Amino acid sequence: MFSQSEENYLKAIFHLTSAEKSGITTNEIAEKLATKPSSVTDMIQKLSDKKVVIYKKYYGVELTDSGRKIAANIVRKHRLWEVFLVEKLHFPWDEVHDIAEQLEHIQSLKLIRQLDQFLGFPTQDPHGDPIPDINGNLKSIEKCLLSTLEKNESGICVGVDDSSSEFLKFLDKKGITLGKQIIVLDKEDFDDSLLIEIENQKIPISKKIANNLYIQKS
Amino acid sequence: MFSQSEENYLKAIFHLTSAEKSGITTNEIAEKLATKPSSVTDMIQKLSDKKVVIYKKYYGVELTDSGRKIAANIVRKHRLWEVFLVEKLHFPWDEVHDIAEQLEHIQSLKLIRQLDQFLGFPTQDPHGDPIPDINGNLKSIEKCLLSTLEKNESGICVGVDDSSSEFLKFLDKKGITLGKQIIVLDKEDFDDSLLIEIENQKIPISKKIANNLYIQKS
DNA sequence: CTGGTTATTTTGTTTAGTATAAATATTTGT
DNA sequence: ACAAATATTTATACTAAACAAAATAACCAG
Repeated sequence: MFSQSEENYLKAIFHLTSAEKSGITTNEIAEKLATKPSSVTDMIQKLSDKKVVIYKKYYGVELTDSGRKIAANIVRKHRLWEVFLVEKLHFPWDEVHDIAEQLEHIQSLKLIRQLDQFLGFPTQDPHGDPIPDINGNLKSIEKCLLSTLEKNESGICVGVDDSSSEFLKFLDKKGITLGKQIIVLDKEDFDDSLLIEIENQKIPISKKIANNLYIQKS
Repeated sequence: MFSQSEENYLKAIFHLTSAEKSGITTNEIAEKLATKPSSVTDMIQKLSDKKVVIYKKYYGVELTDSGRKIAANIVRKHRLWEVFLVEKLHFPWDEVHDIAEQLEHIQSLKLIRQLDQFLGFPTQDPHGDPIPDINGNLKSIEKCLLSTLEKNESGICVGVDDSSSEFLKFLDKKGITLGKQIIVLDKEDFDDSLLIEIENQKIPISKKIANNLYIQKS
């Protein structure tokens, strides 16, 4: 069994791990969890004792198979609860993160199995992030940042990178929601800003926004 | 804000408080929470500092208005989650307690408001216990133990006293569920056992069982 | 390859939360 | 009023988590 804090460290390492990178550094974790490097080393050693991470001093840390499975399961719980909150309890998508952050630590295999079924076995959370399956496998869809599209390219809005409340509220205000078709009408070389069309509305998009919105090209 | 442990103490005092009794003793709490009296005194003093209980040394403790409200809210959360687990996730009624014990500590007013609405504002949990309203008020229905019924009296099964898994499984096996009509066909003076009829089935009931099943007379 | 810089780990403390045994004090029942 | 039951105090212990400062290792520029 793992404490909430241990679970949070596992989750942080999981999120910092991408296809290419394997050794996650102490400082990266410290920054992600808003804590100090010395605290991270402490916890990493504890997790290493518990065989959920492989730790090479000064070189970084990575999840073991069992650690990855545990971490993926926490992410799975988080995202399933987010779906529940949005689809069943009608929460706006910018309010669900903090509550899911608590709910993800509830211990009960059966609970998540039943919840998954109740929700109709969703594959993505309300922000477009993939939900790991029961074995911790995660299949992500083909997607790219809006900022990488060229003039006259188009696609479907499938996810967000930054899921801060401010950014999500901004998207709501502009009528940009997942699943909608987007066309890049124009791209400004000077500041990389875009003019897009969505549901017959023309909307100017700054570089910063375009860097946080995922598109599946079509 | 209260720690889970503090919340559990508040809940224990709430449950031990009945209409008549006001001073809950240290030992009662210690037994309920499976801890030692000295630990209870410690915590009681902490809760007293936080103004959620009134504590008179050697005389016992009782909830303040604000303490009662907090405790009732935890019970409210617990019971709403139980309803969710049984009605939406199809858990059997004997499996929900432990999970609700975790879920009751999730902090979010809006979550419970939305959950309540989603469930259709239920007034009772799956064991027939009343769900406190949003202000912490609890209206219990008129009910009595099956063991207090006389021969030829009848009523509707409305709740259980003991909600251990074993007892609930026993009721399932006998087909005794909340809402069903029960008639006392015979009462044995010798051992206080009963013969009841439920849905045209005659079932013998021991004193112990009859002491744990609530009936609303009709 | 060397010295300085940066990143990381170690060490020693700190804090919060919870719990306990043993000693002491209070209340209760007779 | 006294013994028995109950409750509190005191002094301690343990766990989990975090951090600052000091020590150490790795990296990099010249």
